[in-house]
Amino acid sequence: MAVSEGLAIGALARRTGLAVSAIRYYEAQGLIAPWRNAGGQRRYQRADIRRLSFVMIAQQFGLTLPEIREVLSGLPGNRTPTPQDWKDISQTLRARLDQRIDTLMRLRDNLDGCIGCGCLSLPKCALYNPQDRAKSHGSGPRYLMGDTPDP
Amino acid sequence: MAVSEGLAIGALARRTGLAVSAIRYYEAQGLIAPWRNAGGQRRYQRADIRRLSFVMIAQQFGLTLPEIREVLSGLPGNRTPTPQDWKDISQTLRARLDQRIDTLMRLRDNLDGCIGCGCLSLPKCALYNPQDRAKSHGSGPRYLMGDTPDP
DNA sequence: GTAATTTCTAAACCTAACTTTAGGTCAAGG
DNA sequence: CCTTGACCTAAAGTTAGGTTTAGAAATTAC
Repeated sequence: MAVSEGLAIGALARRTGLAVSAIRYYEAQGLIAPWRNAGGQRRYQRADIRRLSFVMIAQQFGLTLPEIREVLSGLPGNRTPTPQDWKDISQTLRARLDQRIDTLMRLRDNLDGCIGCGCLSLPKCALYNPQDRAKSHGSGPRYLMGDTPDP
Repeated sequence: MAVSEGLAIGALARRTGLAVSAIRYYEAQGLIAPWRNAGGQRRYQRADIRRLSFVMIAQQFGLTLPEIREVLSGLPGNRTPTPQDWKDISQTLRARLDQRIDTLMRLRDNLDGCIGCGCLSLPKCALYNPQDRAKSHGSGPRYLMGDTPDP
């Protein structure tokens, strides 16, 4: 019943809704860094609940784990992040989200006219601008609309 | 040089920008159904260019291949689809897209307040409504926010 | 008619983000 | 003390959406 010995991984899992295996995986990916107790078990700060929550939100926005690690590196390492710290790094998400929404809205505006007309035979169609593709799939096709090596 | 012997797979690949291997893969997934010539090679209709283009657009909207197959099943099987046919099934995409945009905009509107405040400790936070998650990753976590088996 | 392309199939490989499994250790309760 | 449940590591398996490879057969080009 000591007051400050940290959370065990199972407790953190219950608090965040993540699987224990996912939390260990995130550690392997450098997203979270627990310490170990005398017996070698992982122990977490309560601030790590918020950290993992942030990871989950960022994932909803389509960030990859390496990208999230990058964003999280903006947090102060020497102290527990304050609400303002979180607010600051959330600006990065905000910008990405805005861009994604813009892209989707542009796609939507083009959809009706484009599907029905002759331009669907590529590549002049406005839907086929590879520059601002939604990039919603982490993995996927290597050759897609303009990515072909073009010999 | 016959006029109506159909497109070879390489020609279709050049027309659509897809890799030959991707087209074969789509066939395996039931998205396209070529016939075979005397030598056993795949031959495609010119309407299949449009079909594959539709597949590519739908993917940008975040549909999985099974979902796209489902949508395509709304096309007439007995004749070449008309522009109106395409327009009709594009309504399905349109609806999905609208929903996705709504979700993202709601997320955006909640982001600033939510990251900074105390609600990030789940699960009452508005960002954690599993019902209308963006679902932007085809593969990924099986256990995420509300999906836990809850024994 | 022969050489160079294409195409064929089947199976293996790839990435991201995890989960599952196997075999063992730690911690807490009675 | 002993059992039960939580935790440990390492390695293998999973899914989506393809690509790559290998060896053979068909087409096209000259």
